[in-house]
Amino acid sequence: MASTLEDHSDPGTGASDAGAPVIGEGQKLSLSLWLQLMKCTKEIEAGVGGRLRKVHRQSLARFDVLSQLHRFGGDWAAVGEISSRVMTSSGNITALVDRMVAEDLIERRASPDDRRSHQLRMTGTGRAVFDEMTADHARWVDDALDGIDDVDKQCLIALLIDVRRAFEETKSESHIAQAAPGETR
Amino acid sequence: MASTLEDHSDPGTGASDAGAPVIGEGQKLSLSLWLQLMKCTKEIEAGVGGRLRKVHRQSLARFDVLSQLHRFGGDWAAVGEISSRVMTSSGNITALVDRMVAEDLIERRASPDDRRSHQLRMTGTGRAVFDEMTADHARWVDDALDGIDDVDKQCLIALLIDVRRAFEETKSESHIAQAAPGETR
DNA sequence: GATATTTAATTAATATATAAAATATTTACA
DNA sequence: TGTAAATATTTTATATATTAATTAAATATC
Repeated sequence: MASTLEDHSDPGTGASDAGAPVIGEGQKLSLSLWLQLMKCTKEIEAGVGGRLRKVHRQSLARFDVLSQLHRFGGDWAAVGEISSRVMTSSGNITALVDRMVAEDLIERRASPDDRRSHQLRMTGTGRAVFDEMTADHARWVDDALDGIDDVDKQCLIALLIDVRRAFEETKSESHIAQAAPGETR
Repeated sequence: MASTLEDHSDPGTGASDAGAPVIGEGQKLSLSLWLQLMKCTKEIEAGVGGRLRKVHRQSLARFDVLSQLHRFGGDWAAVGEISSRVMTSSGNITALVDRMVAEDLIERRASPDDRRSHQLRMTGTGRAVFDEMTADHARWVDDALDGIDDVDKQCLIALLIDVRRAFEETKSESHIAQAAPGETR
């Protein structure tokens, strides 16, 4: 999926826009940036994700889970540890894990320490599939960004990290303020 | 959902990584950029999308459809016209439209010109909901990007447009070459 | 030590995404 | 004209996402 929303600063035909929503000048720049961020990510995601599905019969979500498990070497990792890192809801991870277990990509066991907790680990098959996916994924992403030179890439990385930090600060502020800005209308 | 994948350049613990997948130096920068792009988009998307769901009981996908219909003023627009712009598969748009019609946000009719084609239009209710969502959406996005100054925003926009253009060129090249690079292993 | 709260994960209900196949209609062309 | 190809959408099957409710176990508190 690649969502586009729309650049509301342009009322389109100009006709029948008497009651068009009013957007402040200062918000337009932010909206344009958000629009480009979405389009860029979704387009590449569709390309890389589509290839991953076609060539390896796996989704980006599964690759993500395997990537996180990879960081634990051969050790068991708690389900919550993984689900928080891939930032998918805990309610979602269960079915995803079920399917991956059914395909023998990962295995699940009850935690020996905490009986509420379950743990995950890659199987040999999962490791093999992951290695193949990793190589293709890296090549495809590099291909996708082929025309961009290294300085621009580094510039983008730095700016995107700034954006994330700014967003995190906004979130924690609105959390302190209790009434999140926007709901107060 | 905010996917993270993983920065494969860091083998984690360093233990049991004998058979770790090999990734070229040149690919690391691209992967890092892709990682930041994903994280940034998904985190903001989760924030803004979550609020949209909570406050307006609507998804970003629905807002996207309404945004595209908005561009047509009060006129009817072909389903294909909308589905291509929101870049969701045609198979997906049907159910989405069904639900939106059921909630009286949009209406659907057979095209008078082409009997294969159906057309969509916002209802009065849809327009009202859209206007409310638009105002909140613009404010939330602007809040999310609050700490970034305008020059950086403009820089980011320009770079992201470059990335998309580069990606489009890659796609058309590999299309000409028929055998997409990566499948040949 | 009994009870309340928190935490971890699953289950349930539903929305949204994909790909592939089916249907209907229009267009192209021999 | 008749038939093949292309187009627009829907249908079907399945995967992945969200939230809310449930279950079970650990932790905190009195």
